[in-house]
Amino acid sequence: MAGDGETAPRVRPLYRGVRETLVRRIAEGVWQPGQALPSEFEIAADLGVSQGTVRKALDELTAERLVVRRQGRGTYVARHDDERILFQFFKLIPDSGERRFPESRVLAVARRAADEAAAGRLGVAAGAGLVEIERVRCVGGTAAIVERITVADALYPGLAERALPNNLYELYAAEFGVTIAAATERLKAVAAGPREAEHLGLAPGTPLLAVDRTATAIDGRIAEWRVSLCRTDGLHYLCELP
Amino acid sequence: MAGDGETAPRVRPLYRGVRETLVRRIAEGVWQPGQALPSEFEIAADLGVSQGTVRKALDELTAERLVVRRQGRGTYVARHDDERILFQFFKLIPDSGERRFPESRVLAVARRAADEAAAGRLGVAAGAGLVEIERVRCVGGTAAIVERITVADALYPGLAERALPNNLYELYAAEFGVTIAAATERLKAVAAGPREAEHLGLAPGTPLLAVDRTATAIDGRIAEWRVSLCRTDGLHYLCELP
DNA sequence: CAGTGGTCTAGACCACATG
DNA sequence: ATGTGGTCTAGACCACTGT
Repeated sequence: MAGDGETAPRVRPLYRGVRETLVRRIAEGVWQPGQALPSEFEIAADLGVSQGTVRKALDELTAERLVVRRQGRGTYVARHDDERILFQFFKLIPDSGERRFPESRVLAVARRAADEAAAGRLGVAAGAGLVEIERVRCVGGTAAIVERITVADALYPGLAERALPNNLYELYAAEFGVTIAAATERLKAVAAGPREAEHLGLAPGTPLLAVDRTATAIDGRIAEWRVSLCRTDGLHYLCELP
Repeated sequence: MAGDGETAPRVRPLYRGVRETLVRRIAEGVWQPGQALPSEFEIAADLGVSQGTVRKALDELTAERLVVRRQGRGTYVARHDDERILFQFFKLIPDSGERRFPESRVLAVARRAADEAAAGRLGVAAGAGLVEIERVRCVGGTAAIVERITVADALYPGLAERALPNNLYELYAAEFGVTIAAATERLKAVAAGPREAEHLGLAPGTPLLAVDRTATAIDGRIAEWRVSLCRTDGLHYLCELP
């Protein structure tokens, strides 16, 4: 059943619509991170399509790391646990040895109004309220990263007054319903200024890797702007070109 | 803790075998880059599986960019034309403006025996014959990259005596049957030495982005080792985290 | 028009996890 | 035993491309 012929003109495949519906429900929190979605057949019956069409939509969501499927168990909304962050968003790896989740020490949290640069990066109006977080991160016991994180106040009300955990993306998802889905990083090599040099215990002028990231939530909004200055002695940034 | 790596499935899906067969035939040159594969039904009949199974295998090859499918036309072996190289393998982008394919000027071509470092990177025995290419690349008219390319002599017989085009991967594929399928890049920030500084017209000590790439052919062999030193004023390295 | 890939459906069976 | 996702098949129709 599920007549496919005489309905309205279909420019978009059916499974794309199913995918959008599922994404919307996840974004709205109908199914929370870590919870199971209904089975393929239940979703299919609910939406009036066949199970194969639901599977195709779920295959896409799996590829986008939005859900995790386990044979015999079910389909679960992906969580921003440390391991996922480590593999999807943290690309700075020790030259030899395992990836490790970096420790963080917050230097400062401040609220300010968006200037042109920040407004452009975050997709907000100039003058909008921002929160800026500065912190130092350690990999394997040595200070390796100095970073500044900038977010729109409106997305995370009260963030500036909170205690900030190591894994911010988990906080965004759990407390503010903002699920980071993807990011774009732009890298440059720069010379350490006196401030970075002091925090990292390096001579000023030492080459650092500057990573400029904008992160996007599953609803498409820009959810964070982050600039990280990283030492790369004993560490490197890993990028796979598939 | 530490979710252990999942072992290989006990039974290999049929479409995986179809995929391997197709990859093997492409690697052997049964179908040349740019040429069309047989239709899904022909492949299915040939291999004794259903068309849906062939489709699943071809979907994977499409995702890996090994083939290109065009509705109504057919399925084609992907070519290493400039555009594909530009988007898949060249990540250094002008800060504002279009991606452009860089011009190359070869500085030197030399043959030497593999030391420990090169042997480890290329997966050959120490002492094996190598070819080393050094060149300068220009993006938008200004010298931006100094790079050294190292390959095993055995894979590309006579390479050192050839004229070297801008797009080496196309040469590898067309003349030596080596199709680059993927690469891993490791990035560090380093200070320009006197040699790089001169070629790029910069002061020694200027921070440069060091990109250390190993490229893998579709048969899994390591096909190239390349170290590129890049200026990042007006340029940046773009990395999407999906 | 015929041939191609793209979508959608329906049903069967398998592998895995849980009770 | 039951329910889940994973694989495989078979067939139908649609959309696009070329002749």
